[in-house]
Amino acid sequence: MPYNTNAIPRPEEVTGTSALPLARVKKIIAQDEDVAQCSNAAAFAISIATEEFVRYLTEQAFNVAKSEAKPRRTIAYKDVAAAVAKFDSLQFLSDTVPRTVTYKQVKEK
Amino acid sequence: SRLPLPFDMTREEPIYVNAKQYHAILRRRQYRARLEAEDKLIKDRKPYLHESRHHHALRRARGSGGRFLSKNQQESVFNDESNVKSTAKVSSVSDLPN
Amino acid sequence: MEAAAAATTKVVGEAEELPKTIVRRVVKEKLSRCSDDGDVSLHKDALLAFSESARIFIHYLSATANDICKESKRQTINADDVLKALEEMEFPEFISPLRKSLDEFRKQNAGKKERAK
DNA sequence: AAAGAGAGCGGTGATTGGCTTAGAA
DNA sequence: TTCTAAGCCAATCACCGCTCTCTTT
Repeated sequence: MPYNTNAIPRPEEVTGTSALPLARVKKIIAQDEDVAQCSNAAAFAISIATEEFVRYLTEQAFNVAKSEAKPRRTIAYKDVAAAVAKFDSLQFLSDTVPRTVTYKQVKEK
Repeated sequence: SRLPLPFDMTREEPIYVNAKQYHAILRRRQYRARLEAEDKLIKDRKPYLHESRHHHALRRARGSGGRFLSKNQQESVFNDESNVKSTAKVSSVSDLPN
Repeated sequence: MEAAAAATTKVVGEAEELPKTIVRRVVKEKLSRCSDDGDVSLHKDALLAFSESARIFIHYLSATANDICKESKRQTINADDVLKALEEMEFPEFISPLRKSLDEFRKQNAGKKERAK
């Protein structure tokens, strides 16, 4: 092994395991009373899809920060909010990550 | 913009499911997901779904690490423990009504 | 004054969230792949937004998959329900990589079952 | 006649909790 | 560092998918 291909920025590995804790994901799924049962494969699929979704949202937030007048190297809340506002497929987050946040909301967390 | 989605079957006419209806369903689902996020749809969750399975889990033989034990493993433990303590651990007849 | 009150255990259920360390790891990993030099940092509030968004996404995806499942008159959500849900939710680009992960997941599970014979 | 509803059945994997310790905080 | 909670194990049984009967069109 002449070169270290195992550098920290891991490429895209298909390990068959989820970065997110499967038990927690299953718990969140089970919060929905309408869900009777969920197969392990389905729970794993949701876990992987969520992982993928976080990467997608990250990339869009990064693009916002980068394409700013003065490109920033720190991702801020407003970048995520802007990304959410930009795409129709992210509309389901419009209440979760609103562009305008009241002072009170910021304070009480 | 696509997809046949058999939902409102009250129509007897040719079911050309349009994007409007399609997205209405999506909006409905988003709304529900959002409600859950706000913990408004989440009532008191049962700790378990089926009484019988809960009972089954409590009755099952476990190893010292709390893991479930298979039938063959149970017998091994029985033989091993039999001269140390008579009815110590891995018994299946010990408790619980119902 | 302790046994009588055991009738109703009303723990309202603490808003179940994902571990921040894990979400941060996934986000920062992606960021380092986006940026060509140096590392991009992540504001605390942004991390919170990512974490909450992930939680909502799980609810959204599982609720949609559950509807698809129920339409087929079944009680148990399966992997196909999830794949179809992603299609309907307009995230078709997740489907192909997810199929690969599922194959690996099933492969490992099949191996586990035989080892436990 | 075909199409649909529904009961019956064999095969099967989701459900399930106590303990350890990985790893989140 | 402290200490929470994820993962591990496999027997039962509710569920899936299928066939077969019976009703509706």
